Amino acid sequence: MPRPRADKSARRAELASAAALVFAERGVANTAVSDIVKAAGVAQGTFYLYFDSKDDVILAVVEQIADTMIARIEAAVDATGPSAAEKLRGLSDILMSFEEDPAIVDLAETLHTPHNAALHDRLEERLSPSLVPLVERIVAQGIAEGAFDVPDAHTAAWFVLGGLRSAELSGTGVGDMPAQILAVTELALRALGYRDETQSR
Amino acid sequence: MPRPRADKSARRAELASAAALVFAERGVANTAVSDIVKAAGVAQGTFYLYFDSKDDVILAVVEQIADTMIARIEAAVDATGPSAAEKLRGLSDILMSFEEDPAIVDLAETLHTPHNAALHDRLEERLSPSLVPLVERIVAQGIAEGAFDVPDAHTAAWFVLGGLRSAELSGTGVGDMPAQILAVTELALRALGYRDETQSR
Amino acid sequence: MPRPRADKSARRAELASAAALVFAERGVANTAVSDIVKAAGVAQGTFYLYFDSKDDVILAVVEQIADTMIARIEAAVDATGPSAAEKLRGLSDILMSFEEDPAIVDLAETLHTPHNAALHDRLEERLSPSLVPLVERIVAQGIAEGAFDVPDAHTAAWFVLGGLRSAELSGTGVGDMPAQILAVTELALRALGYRDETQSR
Amino acid sequence: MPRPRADKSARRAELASAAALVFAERGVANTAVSDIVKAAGVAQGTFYLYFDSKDDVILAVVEQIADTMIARIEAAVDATGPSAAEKLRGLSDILMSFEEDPAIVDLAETLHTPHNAALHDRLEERLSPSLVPLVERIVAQGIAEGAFDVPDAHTAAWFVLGGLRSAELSGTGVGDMPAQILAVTELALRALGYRDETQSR
DNA sequence: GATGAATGAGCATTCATTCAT
DNA sequence: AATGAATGAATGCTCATTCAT
Repeated sequence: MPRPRADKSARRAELASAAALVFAERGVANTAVSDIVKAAGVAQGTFYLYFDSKDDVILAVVEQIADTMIARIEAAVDATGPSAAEKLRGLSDILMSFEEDPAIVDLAETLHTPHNAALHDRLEERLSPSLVPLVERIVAQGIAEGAFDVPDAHTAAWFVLGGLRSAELSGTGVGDMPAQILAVTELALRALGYRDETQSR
Repeated sequence: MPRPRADKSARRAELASAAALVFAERGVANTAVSDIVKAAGVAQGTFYLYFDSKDDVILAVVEQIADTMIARIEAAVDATGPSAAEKLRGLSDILMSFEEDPAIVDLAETLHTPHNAALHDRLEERLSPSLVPLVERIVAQGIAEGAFDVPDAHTAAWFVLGGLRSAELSGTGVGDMPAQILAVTELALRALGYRDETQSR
Repeated sequence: MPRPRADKSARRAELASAAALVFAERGVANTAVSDIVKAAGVAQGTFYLYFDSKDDVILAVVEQIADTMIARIEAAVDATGPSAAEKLRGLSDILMSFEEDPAIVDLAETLHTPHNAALHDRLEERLSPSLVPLVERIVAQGIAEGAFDVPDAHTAAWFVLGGLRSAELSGTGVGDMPAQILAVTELALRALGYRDETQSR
Repeated sequence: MPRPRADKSARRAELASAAALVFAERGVANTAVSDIVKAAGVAQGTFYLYFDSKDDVILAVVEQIADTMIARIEAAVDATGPSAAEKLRGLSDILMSFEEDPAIVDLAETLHTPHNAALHDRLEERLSPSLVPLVERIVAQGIAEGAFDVPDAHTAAWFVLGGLRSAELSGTGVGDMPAQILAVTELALRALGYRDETQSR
């Protein structure tokens, strides 16, 4: 009853996706490898053909999500045309709304439940090193444009990112998210010493 | 060899402290109840006299730490005399340096290792709801003093807190912490629309 | 449903005995820890209260058997009265007949089946270091009595022991054991240069 | 990448040799079929084209070694010219020194480590039935020559063989092997009632 | 013949929890 | 209150074997 399948990395991705789903439902710690293989419809042994261990699949799931997020943000940051301020606004949009990509939403929704803390934390760890340089680039652009004014772009990037991200948790409900985002982004711009040319005159 | 002890809650606290130590050393997930009782010098069964489950002790540890932190910060915030800006500076000092309380330092040091992510996350969850109102109070005071200027104190509190906390992780090494703190605090003040009366004139 | 039991080492011995029985039946490699605990009537976890691992219980079983054998042989060798030749004859008796101790017989019978090779080998390893000195003592006594004549007692002990033991396997059936033993012992005595005072005259 | 090869039995031998090497390194029990095929450079399925099971290859390895040993000894025993005593001396030489055939030496070296006990034991089992008749032939020749004197050649053969073999393990180090061999062989000759015609007169 | 992906039963070990003493 | 022996379900992982290609 073996069913040979597609190329190795595609299969690995399939399994990781199945794992992501189960992780979202039951939490990482409460998910047994047997749960994952059941969800993926493969035998227990097959799992170990593609992952060295349970930890390995956790990492793979995190990478899968992080890569998607980073790719999207990178595209926004690297766009030519928008000003630094506009890009920052775009960034916070992306950061706080993953509601479009159905592949991630399942996880994102449950990422904040207590029992998924581990996954959430690993995601942050993976994300930050990639995100900070992106924000730094925005800050640098802003400085070049004369719109931002900070002594140290690196520290500023950390601060702004942290602030933006903490807004994830601040909203009381879900409905007032957009307003929240706007407010937070304006705070971030202020921290960066933003001086809107059109308004300040 | 039963060793009759002090009142129930004192014993509970003792056990929680022992647990905190072991958690710091081995990580929460890798710590068995048997490790905790060994460290505490009591029998396995005794543990369940004071805690309903392993999860229960995790919560207790988190509470213990959080309570200590909050108490200290509360004292700083409630002081009369210092201006809002000064209090904010004091807050970031406290937030980033736990090096004085030896009871916490062990944990704090290892809280950022990957395998303690769970504990760290729970601590954040517990801390934020308590911390945000405190920061809000500072912001409110600042507004009253005419030094701060933000439309929504609550959102501002979240943002500032998030930014401050993300600085925990930003520093390259350990030595440049003080400078880091200063820089970040100034960014926070800027986000709050800080206008230093003495300097701005 | 816990049933507290006798002192620790007694319990350990009980479990080892149960293990010995199952090992004899199914072979060491084909015996799962679950088989042992089933035979012993305890829970799986209980096993690990008394043994560190499956290997640990194998060793314990071997030790249990070896200790019994060695004790019996030691008693025979240390007896005062019998001549060296008589002791050697007694030794081969003991070596080849364990049919009296019902605790061992079960194992001894099946120790030579192919799938118990591992256990048999470990037993030999454990036995030889203890047995050789005993035989050496007999040889030394014989030399002192003027009945034996060998250049090196140590080598002679090894040789005689090896020869005696290989007779375990030589017999065609079981019935002719006694004759076999006699014949082999006489060969051993010859190898030791035995000179029977009464007969040689 | 199919690699068409020579006739079936040659391929089988190749695989068995590869297995022998891995067995020597990791021990039989710790060797997976996957280890063998990796070492042989073939696919997992190919293994089952030449062996029915893992046990089958173990047997094949043992046979391969045993056959080599027996062939060599047989040649020595069947030689015409040497006396029985000389042949016995030759036998013990061969038994204790496999250092010339590099194909076997790897295994022989590690055959005595605890985790290769299983293989060692199976080898003995396979060897003894073939070896005993050979030794019996030597003994018979010796009796015919009037040099040996034993009532039962069969039993004597077992005894001598057992004694010789136990010397494998007796030597303290490695350097004194030759002397060891000599001493043991003389003991064997004595057991056989050897009467050197040239010396005894 | 050869391949190697897939299988899934099997296993050693851990550990939170209970409860008779 | 305190003990710690006993529990047994749960889990991550291995590996001999099969079979579609």
